[in-house]
Amino acid sequence: MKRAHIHLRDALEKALRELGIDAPTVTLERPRDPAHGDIATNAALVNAKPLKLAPRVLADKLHGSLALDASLVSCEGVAGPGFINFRFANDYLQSLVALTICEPGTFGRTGDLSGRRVLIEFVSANPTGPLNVVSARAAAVGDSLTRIFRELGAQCDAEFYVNDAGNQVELLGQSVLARYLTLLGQEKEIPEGGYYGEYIADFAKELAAEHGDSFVTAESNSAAALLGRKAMERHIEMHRKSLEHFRVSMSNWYRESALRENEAEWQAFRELERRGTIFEQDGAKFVRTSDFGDQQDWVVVTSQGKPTYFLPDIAYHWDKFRRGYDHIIDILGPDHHSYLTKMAAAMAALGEEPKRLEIMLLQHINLLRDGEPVKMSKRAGQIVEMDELVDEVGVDAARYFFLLRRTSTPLDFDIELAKRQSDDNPVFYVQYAHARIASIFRRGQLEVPIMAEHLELLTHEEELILIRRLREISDVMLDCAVSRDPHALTAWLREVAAQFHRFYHHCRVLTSPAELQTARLCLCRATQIALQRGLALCGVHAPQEM
RNA sequence: ACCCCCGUAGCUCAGUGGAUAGAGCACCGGCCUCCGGAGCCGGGAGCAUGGGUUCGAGUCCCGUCGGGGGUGCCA
Repeated sequence: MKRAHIHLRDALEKALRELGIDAPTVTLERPRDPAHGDIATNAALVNAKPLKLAPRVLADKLHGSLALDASLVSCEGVAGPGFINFRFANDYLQSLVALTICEPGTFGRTGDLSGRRVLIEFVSANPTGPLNVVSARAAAVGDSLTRIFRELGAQCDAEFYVNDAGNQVELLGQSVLARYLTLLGQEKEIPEGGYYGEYIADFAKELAAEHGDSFVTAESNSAAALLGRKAMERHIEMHRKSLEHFRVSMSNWYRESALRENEAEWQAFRELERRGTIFEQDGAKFVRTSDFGDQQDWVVVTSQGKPTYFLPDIAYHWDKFRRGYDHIIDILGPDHHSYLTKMAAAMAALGEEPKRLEIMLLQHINLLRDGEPVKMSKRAGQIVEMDELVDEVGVDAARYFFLLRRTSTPLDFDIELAKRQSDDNPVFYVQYAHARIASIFRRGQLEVPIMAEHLELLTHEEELILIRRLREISDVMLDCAVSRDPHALTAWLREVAAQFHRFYHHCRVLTSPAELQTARLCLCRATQIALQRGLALCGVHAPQEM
């Protein structure tokens, strides 16, 4: 898909070598202004100094000595301080349409990240209640990133870390037990730090209906432990269903309880101890993270001899390192901001390369209704559930909206806008373009083209601009992968849709002469494939009609 | 006090160290004998601030001001 770039880079390197540069580095960039062509290079500016030439002079020399294949790119000349500009040949652009419709599966594929192993952990909500809208944003971003990495050829796993061990199981159990006993006429308080959500009471009602008073007679602590595990499994199942409905599929559900069964947290502790990074103070065991770049040291074992949450987390991340991933990405909420230096320091203390761990802080979301802040929850305003939002606006709009902003920016999510069936709704604007193409085929009672014919007739400016847009998907995907942020994809989709509408307005399809009609139908088909691909990476459907 | 994120058009936001900083919304004006007007065409203004790095800074570094978030022997 990128042969014009490869050809051009080879030609520039060859020309520079002939001028006496031993190891030329050539960077190709896309000019901001389309009038400057499709590709620009600053090769003359960068290499002018060692050759003791003025940049413009070197640019002219290069310009004169380049051997370019005119069916791919041509040189537009030297501009500005010494940029050399190039333009794609129409032949090349037309060949991209042919490739797209003949082999749709290859569209946008470059294999840029093939062989790379990536792990993305996201959502990882505590199984003590339903998923909220913050998890929903994480789910949308994490899943789209996973899809993008895979599309680029990386082997990418999506992982949910289930905190199904430790203190909270017990607290959850006691909360359920309290609700349950209250239902059966015994006064019982929810413990300090327990869970008050209505879903706890719902669960208690089900227990009472199903099992009567059989948990009343049991010894209180063991009943709480049992109910805690039951409630937790129920929440994990709810999370799984919510995510599945949201079109998110995890490669692994990694359970903390499994980790603890192997005593992995103690293995990690002994390794830290062996490396001399553990010290004791006031009866508690600290890891000396301050030796590895953190601001402070952290407790890993309390004076009661129990591990803090940090120790199993260390063990978990250590396990990720030992599973051999090149990039270990955590998507966390903004409140986990101390986690990066902390965990990176812990990994360094274990002798791992901390740079392999990347922690992305996903900013929070503000729900709005026609511009006014809302609390959506039916449950006393405590939490805003993911399922409520998705039920109201639909999976397509929810997923797309979550990708509209950079992850480092808080997101205003306007529920009414997401539901609106009009062109100011960005997801509708893009889906409409796809449906409109489908309707052209329906209206003309035409088969969707699978063969490229008469593409040399695609010479209208709007046609060529559209093809240029489609071509950009490879660059956009790589940009998303490198920045660990899929938001550029939605911008690209909007551009493709907008350019398709311009093409549609200026270039008649069905009423054109037969050969031109065939060519334009091919372009419509290529656009349709591009929109499908881009929307699929967002986890959004491409409808045939709306 | 310290740490992190963010200050770009009226609003919401894009902008891999490159050329005249871009979109969407909102606002105003055009376009339906025409494949879906859920569309198209046209119209304005802006990099918080002071230094530094260099051929070149919205972008990188330091400071200041302003907004947000974080800093448990909780998870």
